Amino acid sequence: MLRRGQDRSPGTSNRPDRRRGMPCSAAAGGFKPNGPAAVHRYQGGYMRYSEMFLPTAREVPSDAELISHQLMIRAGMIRKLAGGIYSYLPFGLRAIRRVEQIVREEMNRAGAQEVFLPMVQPAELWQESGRWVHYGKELLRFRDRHDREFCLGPTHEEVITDLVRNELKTYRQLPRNLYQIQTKFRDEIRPRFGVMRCREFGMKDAYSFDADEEGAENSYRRMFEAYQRIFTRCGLDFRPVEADSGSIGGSFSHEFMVMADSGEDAIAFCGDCRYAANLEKAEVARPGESAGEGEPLPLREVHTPGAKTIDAVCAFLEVSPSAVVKTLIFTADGVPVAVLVRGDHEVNEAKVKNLLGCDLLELADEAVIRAVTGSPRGFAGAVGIKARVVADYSLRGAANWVMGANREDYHLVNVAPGRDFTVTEFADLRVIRESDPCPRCGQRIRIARGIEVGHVFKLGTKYSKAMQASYLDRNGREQTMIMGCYGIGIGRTVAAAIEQNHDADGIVWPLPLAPYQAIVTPVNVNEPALAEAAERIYRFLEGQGLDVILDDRDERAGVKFKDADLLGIPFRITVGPKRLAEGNVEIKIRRSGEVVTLPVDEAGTFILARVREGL
RNA sequence: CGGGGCGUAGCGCAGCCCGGUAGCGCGCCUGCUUUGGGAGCAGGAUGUCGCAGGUUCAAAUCCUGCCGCCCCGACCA
Repeated sequence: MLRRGQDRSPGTSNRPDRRRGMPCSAAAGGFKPNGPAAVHRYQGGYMRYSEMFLPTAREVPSDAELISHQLMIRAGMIRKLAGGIYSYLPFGLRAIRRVEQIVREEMNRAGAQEVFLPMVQPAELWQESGRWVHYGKELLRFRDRHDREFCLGPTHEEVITDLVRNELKTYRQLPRNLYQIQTKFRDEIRPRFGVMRCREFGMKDAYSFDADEEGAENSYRRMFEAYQRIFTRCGLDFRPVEADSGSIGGSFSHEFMVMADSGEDAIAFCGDCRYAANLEKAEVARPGESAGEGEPLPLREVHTPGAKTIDAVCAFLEVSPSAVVKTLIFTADGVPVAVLVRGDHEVNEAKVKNLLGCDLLELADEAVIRAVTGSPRGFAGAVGIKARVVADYSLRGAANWVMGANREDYHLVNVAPGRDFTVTEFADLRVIRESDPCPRCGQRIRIARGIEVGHVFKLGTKYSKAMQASYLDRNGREQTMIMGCYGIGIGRTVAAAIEQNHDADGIVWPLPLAPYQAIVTPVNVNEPALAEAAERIYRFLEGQGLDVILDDRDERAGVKFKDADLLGIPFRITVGPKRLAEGNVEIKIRRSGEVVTLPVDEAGTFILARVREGL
């Protein structure tokens, strides 16, 4: 029940009454947050620390693994509501808004137009694209009161394609690029790392529609360039890497990776040239060297009791893993296939999948292994196997390999491909390794870890075909639109920025992402002179359009300093008795730790100039 | 879904083996002293011990089931 007398809309409360310990001196300068003097997207709002909802914590909940996750909790940015579902508190939301704003500006600049699509989507659309069946359990499905099926959108290809096919009819209306910043829901099997990998998350997704291949490539390139600008503006150390584009082929998929040891993805890159790809995609240069060289010797079967692993076989026969052939049995859409790589290499399933052109590739179970090899797991080999055999390039031309004998507790030695068994096809099927030669320039490949913050992908006609998004070309003939999709994980970008920008004391925001650019810290609010000087500087900066906090809390200086460091605010203006007696204040730069002493009246302009040059 | 671990005050944890009065640090409240890097002293509040059964005179503790959370493996911004 609403009691009228107490009804109070936000913003009408009597703010000055609620200030404690801060004398209300005349404001220096005008108060025009969004005026022409603004150097930054002013977010406004409560900025007196004593009134803010900014719960910082000295201790971290034990379930936070990543540093960024810990710091986001400690700095009062997020709180967990349920597994993989987080609330953003004001400080965290400000960081999110910074990224969103940069993304918006660059998307708009690249010619994309913002839309806002429903998060709740009808099953029919997904049935049309075929993903109602194929998307799997990550798609959260439910029924409404009329028993109609819906899902929470994990992505919006269906919705956007539906929208576009209804509205765009002719080549004259193409190309178009539409984007939105929306909350997505993916019912992840295992959410983890806080906001880095959660179920509900904010994402910018853009979709381009073109009339022809050339146009689609152009759209792709524009997005690629926009992404470079976005992550550069965010102040991140990132790298675009080639990603596996599945059936579409070509290099029309790039992931934007923020370099971080804590990243979930490994990427291969060349120290010399620009080549960079994720591990799944990274091509392995055709090899020259191989183990097992020399004249083919007679094939021989040896007893290797219990040697079910490469290591065990090597130890038993006293050979190196590179002299052994690893035979893995997969089922490709239900059909068994033997995949051969060297014992010291790893099979790259994505490459196998692309080679075979199958939808589902799985390691075979014990029953299938027995059926095609006639032996239990651990002794598979290609000689006499009842399955198609594909092999990595590294096995070609070389002889005298060690290989499973398809017989329990036995291996073959001196195996020669071609003589002893037939390889259906040689291909690049292994995972690239550190120090492998770069497929482009031949220099050494290095491996590093990264966080995927963005992905650009040429979709082709996958959705437009399934959902009949077509247009009439200039000859009046019906054509299928060519699509691209382009995502950026907003929350993840913030987390990645923290992952890359922190120290023992807390976050060290890159200026463009900082929720506030400056914090004014009077060392003791009970001393009117300090409080007054602080207030003056605070008002000046706010009036100039900066987002700035006045730490007017009646706390000890140490507490305020620790909080300011934890929050990672780029500039701290310390107003203390000793310096103020000389008419000065101190400015501490969070990133460098550098301290500058300046007259009170110059502090504001100093900060302003530094913020200007840093944005 | 398989393997491992954890649920005790807002947060971090002890207590559980060997059943009997629920405890420590931080935070919070009051007072005094302090006031440039998470202050000191004194006093104080806070718990359906994850939930539901069971065993027992008695369960945080032993048993069973369930739920939640975290970590390791197959998916992805």
